[in-house]
Amino acid sequence: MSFENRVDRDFFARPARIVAKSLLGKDLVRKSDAGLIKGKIVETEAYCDTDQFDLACHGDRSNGGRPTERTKVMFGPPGNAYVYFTYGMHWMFNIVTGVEGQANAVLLRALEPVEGISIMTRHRNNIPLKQLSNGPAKLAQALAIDNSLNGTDLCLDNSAIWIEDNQPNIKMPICSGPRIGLGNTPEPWLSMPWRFWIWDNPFVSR
DNA sequence: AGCACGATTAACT
DNA sequence: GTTAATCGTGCTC
Repeated sequence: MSFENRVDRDFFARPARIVAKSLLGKDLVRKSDAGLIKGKIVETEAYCDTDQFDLACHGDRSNGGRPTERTKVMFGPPGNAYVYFTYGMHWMFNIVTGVEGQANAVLLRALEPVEGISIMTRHRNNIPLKQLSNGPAKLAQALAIDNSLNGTDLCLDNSAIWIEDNQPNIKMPICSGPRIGLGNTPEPWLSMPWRFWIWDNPFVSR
C-alpha cells in the first residue's frame, strides 16, 4: 500500500476546530480483519480547542479537567485515536488534536462509503447504503471500531486505521452549527457552532 | 444518575 | 414521505 497520501502528525497538532474542518473530504481508512474499508469524512465535531475550556468535552467535564482512566488518551499526543463506549451499546471514534497535555479531540460523525462497501454492509447487518455510516456509532460499527483501537497512533506505518488526503485540491461548501446530543451541557458551549459538515452530502447524519 | 446514540414506534403531511 | 417520542444498554465517576 502507498503511504504517499497519508496525513501526518503535524496535521493533527493544530486546534480542534481547524482539524475538524480540514478533515472534511479526507478519507478514513481501516484495515480490518475482514479487509480494507475506506470512507470520505463528511461530518465532524470539535471538542475543546487549544487553550479553550469546553464543558461539552469529556476531558474538561470529568474529574475537574484532570485525566481519568477513560479520558487519558485525550490528554496524550495528537494523532491518536480516542474511542469510547456510550449508551450501553455504541462506540464513538475521535482523533486527538492540539498539544499534548490538553484534552482536545475531533469526533468523526459521518462517512460516505468509498471502498469495502460489502464489508461495511455485512458489519451493519445488510441495511441500505445510505444508513451504513451516516452517524458516529454507525460508522464505528461499519468499520469494526471498538475499544481495541483506543490509543492507536494513526500516524504509524503499521497502524490499523489512518487518514488519507486523496483529493487535496478539491473545493466543497462547508457548513457549521451546534453540536449534537449535548444534553444538559450549559451555555455557551451548548450553542457553539463546532459541528462541521459538507453541504448537501447525503451521508450527513439527521 | 447520566450519557458526544440508534432502532423502533407513532403520529402526522 | 416526514418528525417526535421512547427506551435499551452498560460503562463512568
